[in-house]
Amino acid sequence: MFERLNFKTWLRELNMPVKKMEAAKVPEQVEEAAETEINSTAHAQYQKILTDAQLEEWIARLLAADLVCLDTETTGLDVMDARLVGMSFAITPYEAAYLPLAHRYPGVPDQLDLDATLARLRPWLESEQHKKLGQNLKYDKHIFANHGIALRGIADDTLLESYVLESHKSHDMDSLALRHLGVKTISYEEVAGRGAKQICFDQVDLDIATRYAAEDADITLQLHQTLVPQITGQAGLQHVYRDIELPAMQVLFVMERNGVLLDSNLLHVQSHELGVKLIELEARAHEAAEQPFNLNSPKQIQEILFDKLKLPVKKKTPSGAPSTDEEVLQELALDYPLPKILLEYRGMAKLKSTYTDKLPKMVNRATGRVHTSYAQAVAVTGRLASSDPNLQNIPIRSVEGRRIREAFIAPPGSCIVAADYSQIELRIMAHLSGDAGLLQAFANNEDVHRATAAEIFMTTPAEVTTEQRRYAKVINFGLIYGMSAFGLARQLGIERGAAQAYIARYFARYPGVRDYMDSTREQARQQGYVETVFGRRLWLPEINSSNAMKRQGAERAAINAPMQGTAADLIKLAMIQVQRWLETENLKTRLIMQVHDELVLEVPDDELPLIKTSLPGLMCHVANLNVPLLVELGSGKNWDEAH
DNA sequence: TAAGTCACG
DNA sequence: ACGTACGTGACTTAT
Repeated sequence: MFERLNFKTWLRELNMPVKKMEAAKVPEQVEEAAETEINSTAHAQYQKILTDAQLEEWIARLLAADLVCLDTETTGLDVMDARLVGMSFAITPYEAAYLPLAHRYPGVPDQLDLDATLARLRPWLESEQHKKLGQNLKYDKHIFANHGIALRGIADDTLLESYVLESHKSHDMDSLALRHLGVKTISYEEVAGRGAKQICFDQVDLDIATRYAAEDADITLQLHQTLVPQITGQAGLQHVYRDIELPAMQVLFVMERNGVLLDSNLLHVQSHELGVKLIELEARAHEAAEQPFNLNSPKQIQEILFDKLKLPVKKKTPSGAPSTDEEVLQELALDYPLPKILLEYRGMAKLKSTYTDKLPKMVNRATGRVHTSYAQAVAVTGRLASSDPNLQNIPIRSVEGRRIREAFIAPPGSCIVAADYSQIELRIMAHLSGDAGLLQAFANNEDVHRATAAEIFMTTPAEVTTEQRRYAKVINFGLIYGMSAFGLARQLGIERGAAQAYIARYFARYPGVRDYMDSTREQARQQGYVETVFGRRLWLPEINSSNAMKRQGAERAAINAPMQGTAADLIKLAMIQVQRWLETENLKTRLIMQVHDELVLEVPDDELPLIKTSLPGLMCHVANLNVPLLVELGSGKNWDEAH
């Protein structure tokens, strides 16, 4: 019997704040689900494992099963610290069991002993042969690692299945269950509460916990049975799922676990220096404004600049207020003193609050290192996303910001190696478009921006001026982003007509690129998605929208996605091969960070020569494109020196 | 919780 | 006529 839920109740729940996790829900799902009949798992058979006899019976089933869905319940979301509270299993749909191990509340029934039970389950958990399925098993693998168990035999993951099929949609289990099964699952908030009143899962009543946890395993199994045939039927998706995403997950686990060493003292010193300068700048700003105000408040800055001082409004924010962003302040700084002070203040405040103050607080007490979290199913293009802390946006473009990188260090006897793909997206554009001129430039290992400038300005590479090269570089980047003449004009600070002329000249010289852009847009319109070289798909629901702005946005995304996405595929393949190589060669070198086109490693001094000679070749040869790939490698005592 | 801003590729 | 380069995460203020 299926339970029909009140739709408004359910809507309210969707609007509840989702704890920041992989795959937040988007409002879009609301409408989609409105047409779906909403069911629940109220009829399913969920068992609680409390006795040795019940455990032995389940272990026998686990050992006999071809595939087991596994899920853990824990004390928290910090993967390096969270401890196991219980785990659930499912082998057949509508049947699942919850094994509570560490619930603690007054009157809690006797549970099986945590350590003894883990010891009993260890052979199965660590067996490569016994296949496991789950939703985001990278998380569960961390939890088991915290208890000294190496979870092996990960065969499938519904998070990655959903991501490969529909990267643009949400992948949290509640959304997946609703979208694919028409089932309204019990949310974590329903079980543990929300906000300040949220309780730890070990406080949750055993019956409620069983209902929730067993359902997770059951639903994940059902999702897998629905999703995996949709992947298996399509060679490209199958390749991306089996040969890229699943193995990449294992590498990400290792990298998150490795963490990176920080020189916290150096950051503290920098924080102090920044703090002193910020106080000076604040005083100068108040003086220039002839009144005190909060320099961190765009609203107050806006009032000072545009109401009180009557400076000209250069542009508006999306909500219609006068913008005070960097571009505006730069322009105003040419004529007035205060904007320049604000710019300096903003730059330093950003460095202090986001980096020098925050990073030392993120050092894990147990390991002494910083462990980021890599989200594998967030970026629609196939890229990773790093958070808590984000190690993919550590400053590098400004000299002051670069100093932050001096705090990313190697321990004594080791060094930091950074290996980055040179011009990766432009090389992919050359490959995808097959444009003869662009391919030629890369085949000859030319400076591609210089070569482009020579073509556009009809001169020889040797005679290209610095300014011409800068223009060409902006144009090349613009092409990757699906730019318009307006965008290019703004970026270069020139007339729109002039920008249009440059674009025309570019396409005249690189006709293959123009044809590729046209056919990509057309392909997106026809089939609703575009693909990377390796068959990853990006869907573009708004490509045929009647809203011109939405449609054009989708067109730009369609142009960009194959290039950004192929680059993401390539570096994931590189990570997989590098990690495999490190393991087979028994090296102590560790992968510690990925920044989209760059891998960062911690390398013992005695392995440095080998890494320097082998790593670039390994990374270059992960795929055979029509352009050569080039990897630039640097090393040093810290991340800054390694560039 | 949203808006504005800014760090990265 | 309208807004305008792709993809992310985090901090701060203000509602």
